Amino acid sequence: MTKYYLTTAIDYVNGAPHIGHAYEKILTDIIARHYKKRMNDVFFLSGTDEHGIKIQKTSATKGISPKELCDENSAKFQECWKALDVSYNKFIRTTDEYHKKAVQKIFKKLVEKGDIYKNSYKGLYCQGCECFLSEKDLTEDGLCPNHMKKPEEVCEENYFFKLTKYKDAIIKHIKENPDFIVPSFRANEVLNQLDDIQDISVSRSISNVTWGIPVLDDAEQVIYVWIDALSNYITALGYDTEENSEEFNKYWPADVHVIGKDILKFHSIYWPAILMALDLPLPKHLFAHGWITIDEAKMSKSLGNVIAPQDILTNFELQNADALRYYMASAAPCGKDGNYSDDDFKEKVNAHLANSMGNLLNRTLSMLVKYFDGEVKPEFKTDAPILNSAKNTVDIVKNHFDNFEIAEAVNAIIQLVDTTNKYVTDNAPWTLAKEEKMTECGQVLTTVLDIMCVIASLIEPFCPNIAQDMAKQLSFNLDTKYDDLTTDNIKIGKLISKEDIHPVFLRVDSELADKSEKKK
RNA sequence: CGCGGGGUAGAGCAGCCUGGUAGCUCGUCGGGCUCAUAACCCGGAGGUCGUUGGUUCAAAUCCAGCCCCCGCAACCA
Repeated sequence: MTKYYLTTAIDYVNGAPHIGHAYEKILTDIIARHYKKRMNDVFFLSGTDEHGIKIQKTSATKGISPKELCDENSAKFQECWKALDVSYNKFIRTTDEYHKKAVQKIFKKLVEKGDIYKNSYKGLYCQGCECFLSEKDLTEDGLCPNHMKKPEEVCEENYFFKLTKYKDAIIKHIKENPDFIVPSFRANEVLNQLDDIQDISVSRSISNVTWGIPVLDDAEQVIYVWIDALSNYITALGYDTEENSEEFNKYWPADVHVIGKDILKFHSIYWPAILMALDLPLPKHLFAHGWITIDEAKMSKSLGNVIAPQDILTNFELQNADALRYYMASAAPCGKDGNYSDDDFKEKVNAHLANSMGNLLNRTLSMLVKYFDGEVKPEFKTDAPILNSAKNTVDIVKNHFDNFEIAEAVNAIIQLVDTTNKYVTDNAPWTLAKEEKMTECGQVLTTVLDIMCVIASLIEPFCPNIAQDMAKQLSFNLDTKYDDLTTDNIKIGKLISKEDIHPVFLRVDSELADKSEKKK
């Protein structure tokens, strides 16, 4: 019995999803679909983070209730993930009743344990921002940089979590588990941040924030984001401080939390500390991905270069998200930033999906029909050396996934495609046919088709629709697990007839690109 | 000395940890092939690997200094 539990970060629903949110969901979905081909039981969690002052403020501006705003925006995220074929098993909202109840119990347990204590917090409060600012945040004149007003010194009673109590244990864990934080170069950053860590405030006074989960037995305080949001990873599985659900026992600890590099600190320091306080095991890996820039510039609301994922699909008139998923997956090496540009998207997707991979299948099937009426004969099966390359590629891809090297994995697949294209040209089955070396010709074609099945299987996590289409034309069962995957996949007999051969991915047309240019 | 990332062919990147003929994708030029989605295959051109110095038989790779770019600290994954 093997299981794999993975999560995305939960997105804050103060706006609509953009390509940065999408990047993370696509990466995680690809990882999930990959492990579904290796494990018996994969559980993939995503969701939305819905409490806090910003939601409260935005909803007030719009004249609707916070819950209405959350419902509206959370729906947008879910619709977007559907359009991108993100196949999560569960979608948690932090406003879900079961989550709120569980969070309250977690909070209470930590209070009883003595890991959460009440203390007064003295700080500089900006009325404009409706939050506390640190000295560092202020301008030289001691003003709030947003509102250019002097913040007032306010004393507030809050609950604090004893983060410092777990500091040494966390440092130890990071040092003893070099693959806990991926990529590893981020581990040093975290260790630096751990140096001057303080206990963290885990509640807010309702005089400042009302949109949050109330602290049990204290009507004056709501639970702040740390315990509310981070706990989603366990509450979604039915975690309860008294009696755990079957799902929780089965899936926890998580195999990986996929997160953005900006929230690594919370996941590598705060979250492990909370788990330690709850006497729960820590997640096996934290995969901190980089950011997607747009035409080399950082995406931001103020720059106005925020791109919605669906806009890319619409602009290029794409039937499904496969091309975008492919592009996103190959956009950046493990953990680094990647860039999106319309030109690059078009270029890469055309070259790899249409010209290399799609065309390879197309040309091979066409020849099989042309020379053999689509029939594979028993004597066409061989043990050509190139079949070993295909088998090796499976191991290479698996290995990359184990290290969360998604772009590297996709490159390995395309490399196999290129090698196979070269194999076709080198062996020139059309020449063999002319020379009436029909068995040899059939052997070359069958070898390629057997490899195409492997390629379809490997590309499926990235491009599920294209892979389905490939598998259909190859009469190959895509559900085959990687451990059961061989290089003898094509069945003997009639495989396909002419009218069933069609391109699995059409080139993104340059005219369409011009169209999208005009839309701007 | 705030923290972090980076400067390698026209563009985008890998290689750096574990020194030893500089590699990939796209583009470009020339050729081949004709099975295929104007696609596929081969070859060429194009780089003093930011800069200065050091260690070494040998440095893109290790060490030190300097220059430049970009993120974070402020909406924002």
